[in-house]
Amino acid sequence: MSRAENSRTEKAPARARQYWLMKSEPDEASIDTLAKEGALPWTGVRNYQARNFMRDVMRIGDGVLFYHSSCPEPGIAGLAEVCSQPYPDPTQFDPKSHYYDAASKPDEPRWQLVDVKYVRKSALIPLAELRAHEELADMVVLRRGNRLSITPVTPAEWRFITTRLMG
DNA sequence: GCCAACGTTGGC
DNA sequence: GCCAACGTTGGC
Repeated sequence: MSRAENSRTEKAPARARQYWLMKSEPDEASIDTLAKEGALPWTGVRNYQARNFMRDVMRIGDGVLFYHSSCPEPGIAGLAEVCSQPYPDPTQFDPKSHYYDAASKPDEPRWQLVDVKYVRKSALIPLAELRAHEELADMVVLRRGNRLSITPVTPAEWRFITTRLMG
């Protein structure tokens, strides 16, 4: 098949890869947990904006900065990748789960998640270092008062972090 | 443990 | 729809 033919018959290209920063408390799931498991369902998100990112915007193959939060050394600990379509978070229906949501009905689940797979661990990039780089001044996660556990990352921010701040 | 900042809830 | 009260996040 010629190059031109091939380009005509290819299905419409998926949208360009997008990038995210996802916070996890290492006590619950660290980059080492992810490395060991290979992939994890991103359970426990109970914020509508973060849910909407997973449910409506994320695509398989999107890049993820894996961030350790609420711990002695907050910062980016490695890279991961979105590896599933969105589906209902099972913990919302489990009365024993910390994330149980009695108001969510199985036929109309309120919380959706994606699976995230391990790519690689990096030397920790501390929050203070992220703040020190002019190139990252507009990162959503660094905005004053930000509490969102999932935030978009621009291609330029991704490139800077993965090529300049990671080995 | 403190506390700023923010999201959610619920009375009105 | 307003908004005060409350709960949570998350760095320090």
